[in-house]
Amino acid sequence: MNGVKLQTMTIDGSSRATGKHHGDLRQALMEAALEMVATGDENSLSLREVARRAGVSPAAPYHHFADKEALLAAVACEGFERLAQALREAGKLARSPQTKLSRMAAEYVRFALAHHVHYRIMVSSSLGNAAAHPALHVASMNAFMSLAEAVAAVGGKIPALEVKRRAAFGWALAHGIVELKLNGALTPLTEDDAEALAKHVGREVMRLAKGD
Amino acid sequence: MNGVKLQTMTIDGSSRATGKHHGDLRQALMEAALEMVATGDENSLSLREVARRAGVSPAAPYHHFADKEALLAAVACEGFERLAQALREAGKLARSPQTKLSRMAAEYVRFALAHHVHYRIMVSSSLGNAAAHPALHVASMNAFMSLAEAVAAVGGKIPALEVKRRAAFGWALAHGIVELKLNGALTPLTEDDAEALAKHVGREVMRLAKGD
DNA sequence: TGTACATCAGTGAACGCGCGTTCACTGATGTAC
DNA sequence: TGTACATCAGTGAACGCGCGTTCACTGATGTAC
Repeated sequence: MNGVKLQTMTIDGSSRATGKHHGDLRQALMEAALEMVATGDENSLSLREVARRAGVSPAAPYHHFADKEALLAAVACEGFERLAQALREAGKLARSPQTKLSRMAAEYVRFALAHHVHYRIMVSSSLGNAAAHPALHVASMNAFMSLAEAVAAVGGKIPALEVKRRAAFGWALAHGIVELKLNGALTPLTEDDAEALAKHVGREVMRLAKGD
Repeated sequence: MNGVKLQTMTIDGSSRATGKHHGDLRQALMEAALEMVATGDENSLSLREVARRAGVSPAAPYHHFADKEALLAAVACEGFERLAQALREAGKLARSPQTKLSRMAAEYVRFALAHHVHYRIMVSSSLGNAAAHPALHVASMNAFMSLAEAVAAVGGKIPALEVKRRAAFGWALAHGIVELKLNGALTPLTEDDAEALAKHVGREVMRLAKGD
């Protein structure tokens, strides 16, 4: 009768929907993909496998995602939202801008290592290709901006461009540590575990932001 | 007649060989792979394509490499040797440990960006898996060690473990910047071109090594 | 120098694989009358 | 309330693809006598 359709049962159990057999298959596909990504099937995230897990035919996803890349972009987008949330959470109660930034940077490393398959999808999906996946671009920018704000609060009176540069370098340091750790390159070099690494990155990013 | 076989014609045109139809196909395969990697075919480096380029059947490479991974490891190994060479070259004439380190770090970034397909193969091949490909492990360690030495020269009197840690973090910063740049993530953030980025990384790695 | 032989780097055809994507279809749904 | 209809999210079969790898083979090579 009204604009609201039936079916679906999204996460919260409320009944909004597009109205079809499965009931929000899109959501189900996302959840299947996120589950695969969480259980660490590395590079085996194929459209067919996602469909399989969601219990539908290989063609079904094409009613919800233009192609595989679109699904991946959605997964990446979700990842950036969770990351931004985690960073906000981590910085919330800090008593000084310094501790806030270093906690956020440390949290970045923790998050990336804990959800490394998801993380790899996030950073490998054409981040620069803003036009192709606007939502993804927005989500990643949001995450970056929360870091940049924390950098600005530490950096004192410096031009906006310098803030961005320092934030970018802080990001790069955290990202680099994560990549090397995930590749196993760090293992022969330091006995640092993930947590020690995270804390250390926190410290260094903070120093980097201070500019001296 | 003598010990020297025929055929082959390696790069320099000299006639050494193993003595078979092709004459050092292994070398030819490596060259084909390196050429592909240089012309930037990204992820299309398949065994079949390498064989095609070398003008042999798909099965031929198996007489020289156990499997695809072995070829990739050899390519990565060659990459690390070139990188180490480039770093040595870059640091050679520096008048101070500081400039030496920052030039090396900058060169790392230049090298990685200039040979990004090769670079990606280098860092993605199971670096931590020392046992699987000893030669690769040695080559990558050599490259790292030349960086670590430069860090030690800058760091003053600090324990070896701390040297390694700082070197690892310097490496991570350079690597992180490279990865973000290659993913296009840096483009919306700074207008730095490759050279500016390299120089900046040089400075920051040097600061990182000084520890203050 | 000539012949018999073992070696082994090549060939080419085939294997099975899983993939992304397309296609004509079907049947449940919600809507208009 | 009941019927006719358009919609469209699903199906399942098929497409072509390129891949890594295996296999029996063949023919040039270098060596032993």
